This record gives sequence, structure tokens and C-alpha cells, in this order.
Amino acid sequence: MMQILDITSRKNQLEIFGVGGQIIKYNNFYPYLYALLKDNKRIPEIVANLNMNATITKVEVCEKFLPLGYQIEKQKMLRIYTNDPKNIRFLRDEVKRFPGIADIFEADILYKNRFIIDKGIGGMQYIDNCCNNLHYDKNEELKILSIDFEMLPPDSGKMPEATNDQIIMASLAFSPTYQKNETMVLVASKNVPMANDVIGFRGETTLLRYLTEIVRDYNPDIIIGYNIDEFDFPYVAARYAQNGIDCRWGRNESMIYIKTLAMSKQTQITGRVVLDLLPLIRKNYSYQNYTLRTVSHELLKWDKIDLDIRDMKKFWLENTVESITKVVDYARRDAHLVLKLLEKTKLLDRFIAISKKTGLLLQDCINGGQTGKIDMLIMKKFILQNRVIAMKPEIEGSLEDEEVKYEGAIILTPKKGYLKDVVVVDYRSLYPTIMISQNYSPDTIILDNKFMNVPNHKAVVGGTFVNRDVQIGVVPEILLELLNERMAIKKDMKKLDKESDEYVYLDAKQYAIKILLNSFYGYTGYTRSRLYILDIASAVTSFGRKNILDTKEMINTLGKLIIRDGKIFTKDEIGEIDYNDDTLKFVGVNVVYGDTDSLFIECKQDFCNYGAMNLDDIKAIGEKIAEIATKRLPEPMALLYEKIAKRIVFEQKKKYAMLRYDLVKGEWKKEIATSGMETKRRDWSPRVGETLKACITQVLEYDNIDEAVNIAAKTIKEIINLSKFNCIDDVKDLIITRKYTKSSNLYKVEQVHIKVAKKMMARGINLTLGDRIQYLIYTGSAEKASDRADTPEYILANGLKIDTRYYVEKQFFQPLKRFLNCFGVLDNEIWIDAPRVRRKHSKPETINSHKQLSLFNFEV
DNA sequence: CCTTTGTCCTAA
DNA sequence: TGAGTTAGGACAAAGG
Repeated sequence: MMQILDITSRKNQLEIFGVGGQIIKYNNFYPYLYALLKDNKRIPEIVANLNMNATITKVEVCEKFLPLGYQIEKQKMLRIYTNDPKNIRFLRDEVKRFPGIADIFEADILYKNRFIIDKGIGGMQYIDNCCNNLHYDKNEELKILSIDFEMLPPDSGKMPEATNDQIIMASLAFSPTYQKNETMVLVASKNVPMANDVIGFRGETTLLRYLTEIVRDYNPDIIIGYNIDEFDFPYVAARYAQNGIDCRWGRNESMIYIKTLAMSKQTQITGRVVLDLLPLIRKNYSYQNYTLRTVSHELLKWDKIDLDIRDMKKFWLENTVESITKVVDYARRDAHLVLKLLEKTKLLDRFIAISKKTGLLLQDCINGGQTGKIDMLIMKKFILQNRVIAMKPEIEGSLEDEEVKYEGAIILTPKKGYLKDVVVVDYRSLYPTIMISQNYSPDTIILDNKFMNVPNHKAVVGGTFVNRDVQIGVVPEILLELLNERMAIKKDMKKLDKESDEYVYLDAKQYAIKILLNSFYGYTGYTRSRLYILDIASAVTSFGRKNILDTKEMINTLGKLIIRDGKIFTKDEIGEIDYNDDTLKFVGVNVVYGDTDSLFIECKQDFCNYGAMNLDDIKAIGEKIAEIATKRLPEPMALLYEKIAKRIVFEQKKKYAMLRYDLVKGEWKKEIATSGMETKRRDWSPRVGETLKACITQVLEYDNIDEAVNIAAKTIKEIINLSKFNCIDDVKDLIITRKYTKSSNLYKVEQVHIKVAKKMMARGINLTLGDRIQYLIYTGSAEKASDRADTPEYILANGLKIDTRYYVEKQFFQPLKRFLNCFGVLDNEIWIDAPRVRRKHSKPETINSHKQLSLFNFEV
């Protein structure tokens, strides 16, 4: 019995690796594809002809449903086998051209995945020695090795290169410990400190040889690091080769293999899982940059040790125990930080949960996107229903411009300005519940006119689908199972202590399911997916748009709600109203904003326009409205109370700031929350975000508009007068970052950060696509900002002056003005030299001055 | 000078 | 080889 960690194959020889290193071999599984015939009468003749083909080992006749469209009858198909998975690609083209063959299915499924699906097993699932699934819901303890290498830095100041620069250290961190050590450092020098977790070697060759021994002895299931896929492992593999030694780190004696893709590299170590934290943290966390220094500071509050790269080289060449110790301490911290980051982010727990749920191998869950995960889920269901699955659409070239677009969600125009007592309701998993309730699925969509009299319903935009009582679609079925499972997990979690292992495990599981649930809709609109069906994608979004507009209308026509003894009633429910009963409260409700799946509802209590509503009442109103709306919705769609915005300012669609209240363990907790504001964006200087946040807090939390204006004006004055730009601390708050997304010759317009990127590359700095470029704008005669932009390092080194006017005009003033204008603050109150507003055709809106507005007394 | 386009980032 | 979707704000550059 073992838990499946990895699967590898050579021809039809499969090796299944378990957590801990157990190996099961399996060699009785052959790959195949399906072929649909043009004419069933010719089956014997075609089968006979196919059997003449040398690569075909067996042909079976079977009956299957087609992948797309509502059907009542299966079709005769041929299941064509070969003995080597490599043949499938060739066979696909061969069979397609064969006379009498109409179409080919399932000829692009990876052999290991085909095996997983057909055997009913899956990644991280338990099997017995004969490869049967044991359906245990538990996990073995994983052995995790965190690894980091130090190379001898070249004198050029550039990155070390595997052809020239040797590895001087390998730093390891273990979970659980190895020989009672939490960390260990291997050093290519004999002058090492006396410690049983530091080992000195004569040189690189002996170090690398011993490292392999440690890996084999500790036998980790997971090997982690930071940027190891792009940097460390390609480097290390090359150094092993240069030293003339093998890097047999695989669990079947295989070598480390670096798979080179068009844009990236991946490390494969058979029987183990390689997890590079850098791309995962990039994807899941939003930071200005993703150096290990920044990320561990933000996530762990535990800092990397400061060691200048030139000092590292100096200490290394000094080659004394004292000097080497400094490098050892530095290296040791890095591997340890990465291990702590993995624990902190719970990324591994999440991937394990996804692997268990989808059946996809853990490594593929980590490296791949959503497609592979959804593919596995739908294949499992399709096979049960005797339905073949479509192949991925073939797309010639990468003509992105010609991709078909369809209409997405609706965003309501917000009521501008300062509002109070707003309750937010939103749909629980909107798109998945739409797909379930409307039965949107590849096997329920009517494509053949002969089924037009089967009971059906047509989407506002998109296809026509048979009703649920005729046939429940494959996709809705999967979604409903996932939805129910997630709700059950969330229910179980409520009983548990948030710190407990069980809670953490369930949380990873529910989160994994949430991600899967939300991916299905996107998958139907994705050009290269097996379920690329625009009539489904647009059916989903159009239903969503109609629904949110209907619900908004329903809420706006509710009229006044009545609060009696803390309970909410509609006028209809209460019947005769005694207007003299002063225990009754009357509240008008009005939708002021909504985005995709949410509605923001302003509550106004009679006789109370200058006071504040009670938080419990607001919540009860949100719940009441959600309940009324849900009753009108088809199952399992549901509108739920989400939060209270005691005060909220809408600047634009997708841009707002609020004082949010949440009930935590029976107590109301307040918090400033912003959405889409510059405080949240990385392409603004950090100082802009801080200043705006301070202003937002003053207004929303302390009702102090004057102080907000003060902060804004003071900051602007301070920035414009800045004159010392001598060290990084003088300028670091002004650094703007943007991502370098495509190779520079592909850009049609010269953007600021791209010009900086070009300069950096000209100076010999290596940049990878996806890197964030830092820049500052300096003074000079050039008109364009992009001609006066450079990296902080360059600007400091060359004594350039920061263009403070640019920062005030383009960075600080605009967001502060946009926010404070909402309260009637005039531009020149914020910045004395603010440009005069040019009035065009229409008259300016009349806004109350903030002096008047601040008369409101918002007691909570 | 004013409008359009390309790009990035974020919300959902 | 493999990459889930659209809506929308905001900037700088490019275009007329």
C-alpha cells in the first residue's frame, strides 16, 4: 500500500512511485485512441485494413456518445491500440487520413493520465500493490528538502555562469530533520567552522558527489527552492556534467532532467516532486518585487542576512574559518527561509488537495495551469458515461488578434460620492451555480434540430439546453458534487479550532475545490480547451447579467422595510402598519453599486438621516434581502449577506474605499478596505499609496476631512521640495515598478519601463520575461518621461536629480485629488499650484463643500 | 492640442 | 510545449 507521488514510463513499462520511495511496476496497460466511422457498414473492412498497420496492435469495436451535443444514441466507434505511447501522435495522423474514418478522439491524452483515468487511481491517492485505489482520506508525512546553492561570483559583476564559475556551497534545510539536523551546509573548502552540520570538502567535485549521497540517504519526496527551476538546477546539472559526475537524484537511479520549454525551464527528478516557490509566490501574492529578501520580509518577518555579493567573494577568497563562516551563515539562512515560506503559505497543502481531488499528479498540479486539472475531472466523468472526450482544438499560429471575444459580466455604475450604511450581498459561486441550475453542459446543448421538441430552454445569449429533468449534464453534475463537498467541509470547519491540523487540512481542501469550481466557466471560453464552447460561456455570462439586473430591480421595488424587535419585515408581511408605533423602524433600501456577482445596498432609516443605523439592523436587512432574492432564484443559486460598509466612497467602477464591519466571534470589527484604488496598485510609488491610505483613514474612520486635506497638502509640499537624492533611502518611496512582459522588439509603443529595461540589458543585466522593472523619473531636457527614467541604482550612482514636479503632478496629485474631490475638496486646497480645471461643455457638478459635509455626525 | 491606441494592473 | 475568462481605469505614447 502506498500513496502515489509520481508516475513515469518507458514504452508501456510504468513505474509508480509512492510517498517514501516505494515503487510499483505495471506493464499491462496499452495506449489507444477512438475513431468514428463514416459508414458503419464498412466496419469489418476498415478493421481489417487497420490491422495491417504495423503500429496498431489491436482494434475493438465499441459504442460511445460523441463529445458534444445532446444525444440519445451511442455511435459505433473503433478503439485502436498501440504498444508504445510515442506512436499515438503518429497514429492519430495516420488513422485520420484512413479511408472511411470521420473523426478521431482522445488521441492527445498523456499516457500517465490515461493510465490514471482508466485505472481509477490518482495523484496522492492510496493504491495497493496491484494498483487498485484504496480510497483512504489521509496523507503520509512528506520528507521535504529545501536547497540553495552559492556560486563563486565572477569579477564582471554579472551573474555566475555554469561554464566558468564553480559551486562553492550547498545549503540544505530538512523537514523532518536529517540526522537530527534542521539545516546543513556543504562547503567546497576545508576551512569550515567546527559544527556537525557544516561539512568542508576539498573542492566542488567531492561536494557534489557527497550531496548526491545525502539526497539518496535522506530520500526526500519534495525538493524545494527559490528560482531553482530557472537557475539553480540548470546550473547544478551543468556543473555535475562539467565535473564528469552523474547527478542520479531520481528514485529509479535517473539523472536530474531539465526540461526546456519555450518560455521557461522545469526540473524533473523521477519519483520526487520539485517545487519552485518563486513562480508560485509570484502568482499568489502581490508585491513590488519577488526577491527572497522582500518575500521573506513580507511573509515571515524574518529577514535574509545582508551580504554584499562582492563581500561574499572577498570572504570566500580569504578562505579562513572566520571569513567562510560568514558565507556559511548567509547560505544557511536562505534554504531555511524557503522551507519556512512553504509552511507559511500552505502552498503544498493546497496542491496536495488539488491532486487528490483531480487525480492529476502532484508535480503536474504544481507546474500546470487550470486546464490539466479540469481535463482530469471531466475525463473521469465522461468515461463513466461512455462519452468520448474532444481533443484540444488545433490552433494554427498564434494569431491572438483573431480570437473571438464574447460579452462578460455587468458592472453597475456606482452612485458617486460619500455614502453610509451600505450592506453588501453577493451570490455564492455565481457562475458554477448558474451552470448547475441552467444545466449548461456540452452534453445538454442542443445542436441537432431533431431534438428541438425535447423540453428545453434558450439562453439570453448562447445555446439552447435540455431541461434538467430530461438529463443532467456532465459539467453540472461535477459542479454540484464539488459545491456540496465544499459546503460540507466548511460546515465541518466551523466546529474546529483554527490552529488545528485538521482545520488547516480542510481549509486547503475547500480552497482547492473553490478554485476548481470557478475554473469551469473560464475553461468553456478558453480557445484551447477541450470544452471550448462559446455558446456555453456566453450563456453563463448573459444569465449572470440578467440575474443581477433583475435582483437589483427587485430590491429597488421592495419599498420600505420594517424593523420590529430586531427582525425585518416587508410591508406585505406585516399587513396593517401602525405608524404611531414608535418601536417600529422604517428603512428604505436602494442599490448603489454592483460588480458581476455583488450588490451594494444603501439603507436609509426614516427620521434618522443625520444619525447612523445600528450595525445589527443593517446586517439583518442584508440577510432579509438575500433571503427574499434567494427564494426567487433557481437552485442552487443563492444570494448571501457578505459585509457592511458603514461608510463608502465610490470613485469609479471598480474603485472604492470603505469602512467595513465584520462580525468576528460576536463582536463587530472595523477595517478600512479599498478596492482598485492606487493603494492597491504596484505601478504607483509606495508613498502615493501610503498617503492616499492615510487620507482615506482620516475621512472614513475619523470623519476628519480637514486632516485628510492637511496630509495630502503637506505630502505634496514635501515631495516637491525634495532635494537630497544620495542614497536608496532617499528615493525608495518613489520607485515605480511595472512588469516586463514580452521581448522588447514586440512592443508597439515605447513605454517608460520598457525603455528602462532596454538600458538595463545594454548594461549587461540579465532580465527574464515577467521580471518587475523598478524605475524613477529624473530631471532633464528630454520631454518624454520615458527618456528621463532609469533604475534607482543608476540614478544614485550618477548623481541625477529626481523630477519632483513629475511626481507631484503625475503621481501624488491625481489620486489624492480624485479621492478628495468626492468630498468637495478643491484642487488648490491640496496643491497650491494645481492646474486650473478646464471646463468643457457642461456645467460643473455642484458639490457640497466639505465643511458642510463634515457636519454629518456619524456615530457608530 | 485633442483623441486614439497600447499596455499594465486590478476586480470579479 | 503549455498557458482559465471579460470588464474597466489609468497612464504615456502615438497619431491626426
